[in-house]
Amino acid sequence: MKSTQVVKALSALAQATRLEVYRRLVAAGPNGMAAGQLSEKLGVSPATLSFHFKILSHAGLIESRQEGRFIYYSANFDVMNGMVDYLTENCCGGNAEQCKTPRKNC
Amino acid sequence: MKSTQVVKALSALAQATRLEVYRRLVAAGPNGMAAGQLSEKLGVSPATLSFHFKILSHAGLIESRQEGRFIYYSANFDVMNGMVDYLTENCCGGNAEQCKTPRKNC
DNA sequence: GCATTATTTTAATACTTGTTTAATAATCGA
DNA sequence: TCGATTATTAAACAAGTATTAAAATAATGC
Repeated sequence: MKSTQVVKALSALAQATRLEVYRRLVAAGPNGMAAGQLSEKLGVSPATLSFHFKILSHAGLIESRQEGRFIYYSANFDVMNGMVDYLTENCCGGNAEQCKTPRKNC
Repeated sequence: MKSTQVVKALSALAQATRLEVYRRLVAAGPNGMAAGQLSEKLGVSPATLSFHFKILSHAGLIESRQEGRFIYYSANFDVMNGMVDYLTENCCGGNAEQCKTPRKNC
């Protein structure tokens, strides 16, 4: 995974509303949730939420599909997993297993 | 871990220079690196780097210690681990183990 | 104490981001 | 096809962010 994509994914999640959106979609599972449903749950206006959906989509963190009038959004784990791998890569010069524990033991 | 702290940590890492700084410190291990050493390696001015160090420190992602005239910075894994846990919490309604694989299987 | 080295702080500036309101697009059911 | 529903887009604006250069602080060694 490229640095620029990691930054994009991190930026996408580095905002209270979007972090909450992402977590709700993670919890919702593969079927995801309709945009309006989430808008109501979070008390965020549809326009604002749409803006945030776009950023999360663009970062590859979520996907969407149309179903009648509704648009369902769902979490895509690939980018998140890649992001975490990127962050812990080359930990302590390459001993990745030690990174799981606090820094002191690294 | 609180949402606000997670957002802070994500924002801190969501910037090309800081992401690179963090990764270098992760790779450097517990001893870390002196500020000036990193400044030179990355070709980033000391003042700019100091600004970024402050943000990473404030997010709890790095620590510093003085050694003579030098200030050494090192990665602290606790916040990063907490951040990852927070992101994957309640995955697919609570089956955390399935979240390790791509969303399709979740 | 004074010059040197290492780093941080301050102030200024250009750039990016999040929200709101209003307008547009697509779908459905009577 | 009309009207209602669901969602996105566009424009405008306030707030936050990254960088630079210059000045300030902190620690060392002569």
